[in-house]
Amino acid sequence: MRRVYPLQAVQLERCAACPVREMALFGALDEAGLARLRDAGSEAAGIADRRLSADARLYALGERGASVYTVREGLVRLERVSEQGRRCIVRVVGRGELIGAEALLGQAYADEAVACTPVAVCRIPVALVDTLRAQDAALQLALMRRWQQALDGALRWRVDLQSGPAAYRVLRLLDDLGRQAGAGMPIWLPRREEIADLLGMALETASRVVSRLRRDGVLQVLPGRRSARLQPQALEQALARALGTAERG
Amino acid sequence: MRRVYPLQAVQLERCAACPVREMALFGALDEAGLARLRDAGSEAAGIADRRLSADARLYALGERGASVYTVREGLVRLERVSEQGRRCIVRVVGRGELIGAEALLGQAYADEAVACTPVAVCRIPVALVDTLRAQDAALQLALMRRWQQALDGALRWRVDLQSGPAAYRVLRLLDDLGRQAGAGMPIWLPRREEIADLLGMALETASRVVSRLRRDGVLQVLPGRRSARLQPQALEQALARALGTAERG
DNA sequence: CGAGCCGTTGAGGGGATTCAAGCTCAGTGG
DNA sequence: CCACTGAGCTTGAATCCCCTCAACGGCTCG
Repeated sequence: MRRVYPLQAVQLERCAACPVREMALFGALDEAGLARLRDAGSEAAGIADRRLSADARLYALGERGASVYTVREGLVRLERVSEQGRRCIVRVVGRGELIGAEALLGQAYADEAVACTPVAVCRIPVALVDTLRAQDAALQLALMRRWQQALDGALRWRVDLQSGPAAYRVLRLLDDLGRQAGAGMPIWLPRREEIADLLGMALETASRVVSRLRRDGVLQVLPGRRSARLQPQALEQALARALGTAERG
Repeated sequence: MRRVYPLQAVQLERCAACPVREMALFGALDEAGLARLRDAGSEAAGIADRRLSADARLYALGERGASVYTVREGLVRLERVSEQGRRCIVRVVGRGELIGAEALLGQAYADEAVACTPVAVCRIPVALVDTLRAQDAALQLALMRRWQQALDGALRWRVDLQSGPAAYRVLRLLDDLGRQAGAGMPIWLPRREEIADLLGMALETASRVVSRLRRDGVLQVLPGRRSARLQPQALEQALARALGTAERG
């Protein structure tokens, strides 16, 4: 029969055994750090698993949250609305990434976080991070690293996915999604409207491009339409072609 | 006759009197913090003013620098090159902003920093920031705030300036530059090629749009071609017009 | 005064958007 | 079990905005 632990000890045990601990925020904590996590007492109980189904919202733009989140499983997209009223998906984050960090500064969330696929996140109270941050330099460093990672990711995304011909951009997106999913694994296939908001193009354009890629064997839509299988070499060829025509200019 | 201070004391005096101290990184330091800045000793001497003329490079992409920079005067642009080989200006930063923060993590600079106008920056050694960071929670917080500011700025830039009709984007850019310069002040007027790289359009398109704005009285190019005067109400009208046509869709 | 950079303007073509039907498919209720 | 329904997807046709190519003009500087 299993021994019954107090709530925070159970959570500590879970954190120590977390499959994404290496990549996640508290991965920076060594044994001593984890001990401090335990000593943080009742606050540690604030760490919670949370599961979302696809299209469910994790937090809303403007919401004054008291938590940050580490993605444990699945993909989460961050959306904003431009001044012209157009929806933009500014990032898609996966396993191990930290979102909602603006809450650490007492700021409202700067964008809308929505699950792309079924998602599991780890909800971490700001107060807990603050406590540990004061004591643990490694956590401090890890936080800075996350922030830089987010900034760099956002800029790379913008530079590579927001310019060039439509076909090229879609291919780059698929390539990214493929890398995120792991070689050979089915990828998350966004709705056409989502692709459009991701890449800054019209819904119909996204549809045309995807249809053509399917005909060319780059892509194979799986039942349910929300996932697909990629043909790596066909994708690479198509990318080279698209880049070739783009480079002419 | 002025008294002669040891080098670091001179710098400390300068920092305490810095006109951008409130906005800049060390603005977070209180008197005790500034005292610690002095105690950091010889390292404090590492803080240095640096002046650049327009188009001079502050640091290069891939360079392993040991400093971060606070912009004291002028505008600095951060450039990257997309996979297709196209140059992209990902941010334009002004007075009080911190750049090159990736150096704090031991990483190479992630982009190219180039002066848009004559520029004055404050060069701060990473070692100094590390030392003070360990002792001063306020500085720590200020750093996090900078990072978040950079992330948010980059995303807002992308969302508002990278989509919509060309005319609309140029107007938004001018509006931004006008705000940065202050009402009534002449703005930095980028070269046409720079506008193109900033907004993701062709050089000729940028030229056409600017020419038309000049004819419409939104913009008045000043001698030297590198600065201009804005007509706020004409700009606002033009923005409303452009947004009106954009909203149809 | 010629060279060269930068900006302007025109003509032509092409890729993307828009508008407008159909179509597919999963889920629902009879 | 199956028609029904509606959301999402596809496709066509027309249009338009922007890109490309190209030539020219103005200004600065050697």
